[in-house]
Amino acid sequence: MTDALPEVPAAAHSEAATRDCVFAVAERLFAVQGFKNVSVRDITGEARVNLASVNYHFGSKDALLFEIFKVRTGELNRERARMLHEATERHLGKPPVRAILEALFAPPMRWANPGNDRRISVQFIIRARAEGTPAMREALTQDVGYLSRFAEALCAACPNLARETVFWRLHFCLGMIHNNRFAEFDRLHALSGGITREGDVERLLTRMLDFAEAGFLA
Amino acid sequence: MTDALPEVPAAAHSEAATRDCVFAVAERLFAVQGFKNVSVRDITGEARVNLASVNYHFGSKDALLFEIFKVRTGELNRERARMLHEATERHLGKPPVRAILEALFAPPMRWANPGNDRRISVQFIIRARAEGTPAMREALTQDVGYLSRFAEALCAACPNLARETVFWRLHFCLGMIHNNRFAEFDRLHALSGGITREGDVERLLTRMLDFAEAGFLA
DNA sequence: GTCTATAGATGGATAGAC
DNA sequence: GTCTATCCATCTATAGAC
Repeated sequence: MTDALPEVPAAAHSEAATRDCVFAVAERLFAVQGFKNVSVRDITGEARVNLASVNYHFGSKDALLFEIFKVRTGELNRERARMLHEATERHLGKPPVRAILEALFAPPMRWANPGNDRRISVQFIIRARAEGTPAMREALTQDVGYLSRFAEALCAACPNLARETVFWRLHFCLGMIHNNRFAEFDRLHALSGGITREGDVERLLTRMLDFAEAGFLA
Repeated sequence: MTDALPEVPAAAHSEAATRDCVFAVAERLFAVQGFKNVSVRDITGEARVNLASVNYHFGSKDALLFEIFKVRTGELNRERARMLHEATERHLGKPPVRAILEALFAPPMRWANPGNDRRISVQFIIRARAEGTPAMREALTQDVGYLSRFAEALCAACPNLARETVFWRLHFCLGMIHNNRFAEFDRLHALSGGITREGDVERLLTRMLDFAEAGFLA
């Protein structure tokens, strides 16, 4: 750890590479198949690493899950906070509803762009909200901090609305985001006869903002 | 079945009662804990029936799940179709957006009323969409029929909107409904400092209709 | 139809050699 | 730090007595 070793003989993976590979494969399998439908054997098998790697690097299957969850939600919430901060500065402390909602919607939608590495991370996070472990649920309930900044900004931007109303409308907006799962896109595609394309995420983001902004100003 | 038997000697449950009890307990446990987190032993234990009851009455655990799913989605979609039909007649074949959305939103929200037997059924259905078995997923994807009637009605009510736009906005509305899980209500409650109350479902329904109608007419 | 006992399969975790 | 072999728990499903 502290001393640099000259050469690693003939290991298939370096230590970090193994850990990262397990992390990436686990995220993808969990996102696509669900937590309880993926076994440690599935992960290590697809990652071409040893069965014991998960427990060695992460402690347990649940701890691996929680680690992925912490990393991804941390990245996402920092990006949202940064956008909200920028919008606040740009609008001299009083960002309008649409700018606030954009800070909430844009990060996950941009991640979902086809070709983006993080496309699968959004699916992971959405699924984590619905079927996460008890530890993840607890973290979600407590991590109300970053959301409350959005709630306060929205209250300030809508002084004519009751606070209660603002919170409910924020809840509706979160529902719009959480419904962006692969399976729901597929169903919408079938329903619409193929005219809905989720590949153009910037266009979809605009659609979401149009809808949500109008709902907020109702 | 055909002849009325005079007396059932000393069985703890009649045949139908056992089946119904398993059905009800399974629905509740699945809705609250998730499908993979509930074992046949959990169900039969809580229902105070034999371990073999599930396989005897339903064939398998997955078949039990699918049966609950079929019954509940059937009931829900019939109620929605009936309301859409009534709205169509009431408005002489051209129901406005709000009446169409009410036919979509009201049934699950009314079911969710505290004290209603079906309160738990809504949670079951929402969870089924996210983590259902392959059979349920396939049924969902194919059961696009009842939704297409809503889509057509909305297209007719919004002749100025592109069909594509109508489908996306319908997708957003469905997201609003699917986000009404116990866990999300709890989180919103924590976020708002306790001022949001999901107990008043008629008020919540009005809030959802206000938001979604404005979004549709944007 | 009910119930007990058990088969048969799977999964998480770990010991111990290398 | 890696890998194999294995332990032990859990689960679904079923056979067979009553």
